[in-house]
Amino acid sequence: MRNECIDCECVLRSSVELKDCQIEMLGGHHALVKFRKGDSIIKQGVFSTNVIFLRKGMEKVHISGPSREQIVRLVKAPTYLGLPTTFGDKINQYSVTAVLDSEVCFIDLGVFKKLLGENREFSSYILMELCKSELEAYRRCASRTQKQMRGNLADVLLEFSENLFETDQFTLPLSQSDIGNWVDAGRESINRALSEFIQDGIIEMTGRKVKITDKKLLRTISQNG
Amino acid sequence: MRNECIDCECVLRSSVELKDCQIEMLGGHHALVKFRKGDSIIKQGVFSTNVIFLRKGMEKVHISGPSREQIVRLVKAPTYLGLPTTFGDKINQYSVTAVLDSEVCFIDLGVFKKLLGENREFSSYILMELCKSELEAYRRCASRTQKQMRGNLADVLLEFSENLFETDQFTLPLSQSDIGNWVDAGRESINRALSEFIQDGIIEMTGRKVKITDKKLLRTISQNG
DNA sequence: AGAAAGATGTGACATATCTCACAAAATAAA
DNA sequence: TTTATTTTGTGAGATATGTCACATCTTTCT
Repeated sequence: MRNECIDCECVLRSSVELKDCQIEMLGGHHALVKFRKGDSIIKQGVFSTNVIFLRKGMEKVHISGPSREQIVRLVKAPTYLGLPTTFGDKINQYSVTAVLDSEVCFIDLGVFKKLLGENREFSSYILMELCKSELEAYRRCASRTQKQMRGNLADVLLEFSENLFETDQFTLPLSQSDIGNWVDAGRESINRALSEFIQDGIIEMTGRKVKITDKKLLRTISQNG
Repeated sequence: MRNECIDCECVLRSSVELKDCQIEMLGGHHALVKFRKGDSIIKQGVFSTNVIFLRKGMEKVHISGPSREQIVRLVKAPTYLGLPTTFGDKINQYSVTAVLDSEVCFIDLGVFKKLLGENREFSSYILMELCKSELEAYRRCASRTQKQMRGNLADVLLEFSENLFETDQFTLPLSQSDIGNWVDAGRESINRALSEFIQDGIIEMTGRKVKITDKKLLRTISQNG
């Protein structure tokens, strides 16, 4: 099998120096897999001994709540997925589903841990990522509950345009139901709010294609709540 | 200065083997400080180059949200505090305030990082802690939004009795306002719900002293929402 | 002790969202 | 192409909580 890790633009290469022998090791213990939009990549409750590196695509992270499934996060490549599973009981603690066609690399957990132990730079990178996630979760919690729906929806649109797609024009990778789920609102409320945004000239929409036309106002809505 | 680390029941000793020279190093670069209930231990936005190990006590972790301060977590000793600050820009990313009298150990960040690099067992312990926090944050988010107030309040009471104090009788370390803030509810709602719980024979209260008398029912309320 | 600040009870009312109910579109499957 | 299935668009009514307004109580500070 050819060692794809050598060409991989993964975080390992870009921000962390790996020794050749370490790349070699990865090469021998991974599996590159493609997923289509809508496919489940990680399923909560299932036993797993892999870490997953997302090479291409975008995924929603969701966790089963008391009464329904809850989207807690949207991530885009490149990033690692399922780390919290790694260090616990090897049971996936949440689910990850592709919202865009994706390419993913399954890495053997043992190899991953070995790498962590050998490469200090790498382990501190992972540590940092985990810290960021935790903070992000806290911030999101505070926002979602203190703002009302329009503010949260504005946040989502800004998130898409600034972090996820990095353009003012993009195609929503989530249904209105999913967006509602993500921001703790009903589908209908999201729908109505989107209509308002269009009428107020903040965005234009054709199907799921969105164009942000008044980002300033969108920011205001995001802030005041 | 006497090396208190040698007697410290801290996580370093209990779950991770440290070499004598490493304990020595800690001893030379730390400061033990006592805080009284209500004192601020970590203040969001302030520059800091310390990791904090909580030896005794209980703290609330709060973060400034769009419109007000939001409690995101309650922690008890022994644990580390302020890790997310550690690996970022050295600015505290949230605040920590004592809700009970506490004893805390300020550890020099450099020393802490050195330890992380040298002791694989220790760094994997920290990694694990971070993973747990992240998951906990996700779960909490899902719960808080999907359950209604009574369910969340029940959760808080169970959290106190099962994780934080580990008894069915305890004294609430938070005001009703704080509890409300924590579970995303108004102070008044919490007050009314507590009265209901008392009337339904689920708990008894004298001032802030709580005694859980029907834990089974409390669990039911926690679950159904 | 006395004053000031904060914490707790409780009522009445406003309101942002949820929920239910259907119809029209758009996608996916056959 | 036709048939299912999933999304989206809108209305009307129900409701869980928030908000405001006071009246105790407590605790803290001077």
